[in-house]
Amino acid sequence: MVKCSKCGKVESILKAGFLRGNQRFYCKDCEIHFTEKRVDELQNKIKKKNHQTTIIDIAQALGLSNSTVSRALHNHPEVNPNTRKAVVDMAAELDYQPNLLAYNLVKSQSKVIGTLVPEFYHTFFPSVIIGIQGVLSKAGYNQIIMQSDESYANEVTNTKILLASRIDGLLVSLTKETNNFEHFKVFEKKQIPMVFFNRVCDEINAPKIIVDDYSGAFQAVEHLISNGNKRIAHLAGPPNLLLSQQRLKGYKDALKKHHLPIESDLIIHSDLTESKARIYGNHLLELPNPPDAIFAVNDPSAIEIILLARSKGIKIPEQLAIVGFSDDPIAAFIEPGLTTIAQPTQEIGKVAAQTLLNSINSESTYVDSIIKTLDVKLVVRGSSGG
Amino acid sequence: MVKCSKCGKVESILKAGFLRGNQRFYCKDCEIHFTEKRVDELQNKIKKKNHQTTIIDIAQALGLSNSTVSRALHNHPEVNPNTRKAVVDMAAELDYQPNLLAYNLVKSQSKVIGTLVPEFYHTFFPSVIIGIQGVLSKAGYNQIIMQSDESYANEVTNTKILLASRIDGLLVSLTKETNNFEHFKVFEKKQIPMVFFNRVCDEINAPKIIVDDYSGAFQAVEHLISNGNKRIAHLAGPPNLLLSQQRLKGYKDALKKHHLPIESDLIIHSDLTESKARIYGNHLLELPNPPDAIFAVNDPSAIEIILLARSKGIKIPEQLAIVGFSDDPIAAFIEPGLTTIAQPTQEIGKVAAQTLLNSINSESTYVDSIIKTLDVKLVVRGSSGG
DNA sequence: TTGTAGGCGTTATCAC
DNA sequence: GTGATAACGCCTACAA
Repeated sequence: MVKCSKCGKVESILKAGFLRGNQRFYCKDCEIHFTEKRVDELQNKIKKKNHQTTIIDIAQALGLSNSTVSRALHNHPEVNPNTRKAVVDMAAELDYQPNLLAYNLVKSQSKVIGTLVPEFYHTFFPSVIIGIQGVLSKAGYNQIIMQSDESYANEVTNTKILLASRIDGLLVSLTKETNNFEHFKVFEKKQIPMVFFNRVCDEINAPKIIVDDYSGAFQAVEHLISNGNKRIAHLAGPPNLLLSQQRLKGYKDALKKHHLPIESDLIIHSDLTESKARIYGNHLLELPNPPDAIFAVNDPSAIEIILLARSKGIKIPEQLAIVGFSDDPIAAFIEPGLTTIAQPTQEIGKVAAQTLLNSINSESTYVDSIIKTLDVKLVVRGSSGG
Repeated sequence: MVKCSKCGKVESILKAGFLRGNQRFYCKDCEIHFTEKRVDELQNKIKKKNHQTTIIDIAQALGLSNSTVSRALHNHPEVNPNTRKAVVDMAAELDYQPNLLAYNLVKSQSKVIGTLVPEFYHTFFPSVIIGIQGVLSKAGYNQIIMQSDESYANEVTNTKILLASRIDGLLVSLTKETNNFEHFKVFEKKQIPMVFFNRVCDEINAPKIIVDDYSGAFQAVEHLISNGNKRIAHLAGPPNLLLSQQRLKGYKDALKKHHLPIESDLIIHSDLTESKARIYGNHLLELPNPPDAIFAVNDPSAIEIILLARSKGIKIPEQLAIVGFSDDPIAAFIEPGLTTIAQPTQEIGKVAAQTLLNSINSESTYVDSIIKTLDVKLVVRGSSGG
């Protein structure tokens, strides 16, 4: 029934596969390929307003097969240079952009890694993300960034979305209220590599990137002690975070080393936010026998305490010395400057990303739950008496 | 398809409810019940080590067709409640997560929007992104965030990646060196909605979200004038950015209104970075007849000038008044506090995202190149004399 | 060197 | 209500 588009013969026609739903034919006599265009198909194409040009469009335009076009586009060795040139030119002419969705479906990968952070408000996580981005984009990966707004429920939801997006790997820093880790177990089961950073946990078997919280806290407190402070309070973080635990431990050990008593009244667990820091800071300062120094779990809290003390007319550092943790940009600008522990934020991102890429590219299923600890540094400013 | 487990016949089989999520069958001839346990399913799963469970796994486990499973999972009305329950249960048991890659391929959408920003270093863009994220995630969209590091070449590359990722829409803030806009024309051609924000251009026909740069600058300069300053310099932004142009215009018009001369020596184009601000700021302060006030194009630059003046022993605001633009968090903490123009950063993100979603969901191809201008507010602090 | 055909995981359109 | 089967755009043995 089908006639050759050139000679018009019916008997010399062979079927030759499909091209975009159209039957493709080959005329033995004329030695040409052609497709029988279903009318509705054509209309379809016109109807679809934003038609993205595909490999098949290029193939049709050139009378080639889609496989050849695919090969040409991927610098496959065994393809005629002329063919390749024709394909590449036509691709450019038609504004062809490969459809990563389809590509990734076939490859069952996405070249996307998910980054899940608790918040975006302070400068810390954006900075880490810069580090991540640098490493990732160099390796041809994209990043889907999600923030949980410090809510466990959001974290679980985000985790589901990331899973559905078929990310190739996951970088996580936990919410401060995360105590259940089932939503990460799924990644373990599906063998999707994860790396935890900053806010990590013991429950999941994955590499963890942290800074030396213990040492930082120890240095901070020892610095206060060497400046003559004797009643040093600690505004601690949420107890479930390893980071809080380590900083608390460093605090206690520094006191012990210098034979200062550990008073439970002077240790108070906050939640990393400014508002809580204000409340608990106030509590500490209103104590009958108030501390002469406060080591705060992070800079935003420390800064809040500076403001609080200032409003109460308490002199810093004479009446109250303050040390924070993280070297927030504001620490350098507030008056007096905030003594703090500097951590390599971008470096954390870089190391985390690199570690993740390594385990994505490694053949072995074995995950070693190694903990990489980056160094921190005491930065002395006015708030601790210099 | 299902054979009796005893006689092996196919034609005598009836379905007989569900047992522990498995389809139960009844053989009319043998008069026995049985459930189909899938052997090949198990083998299949073992073969691929990190096999993600698919709709077909569920279908096989239950002796259903993939279409039915698909329908059950999507709350399609015409599906037996029992079937649905069985499917949902089995999905949970097998840790099924839909493959968005495949879903999107068939839907030819990605539910991902791309956000392209010049930098991540200052607090501005992260803050905008928080706003974007809120709106987007509420609408079921993900965000791929890319930063160009102020490089035109990176911007072009990122644009290609985003295109290949088949994003449903694009949010852009231009690099300060972007003067050619061909890479955005492709989006126009492919009818992928775009919205520009903050750093926008005239060349592309798309909605633009900006703040009232003109008014902000005008207010800033008028404020300085009302405080008695007479020689007000302007550390301007890169001339190609609309933002710079508008702020410059506001500056000039305020001077004109108050009959102050516009001196070209006092207008100097910088590039928004701290390092250039330091160089050009120094130039201004070393002028034979130096300015008594500086209006800087952004806060980081203004802050740099405060530091510079401080190091030179110049008194702020007595000898030099300074006003910035953007109300960076540091502005409130530096001594003296920086008078600046507050802009609603998160709001910019929200409006941009909402505008983009609107044009994604609108049927019409017509893009109106509307400019939405958000209000700014003068925040007076010590650096301008209060 | 190029083409064929099957598959990646979904949804949609038919049938039954 | 449910089941085949054809898309979606691409890759890749295996053929030719």
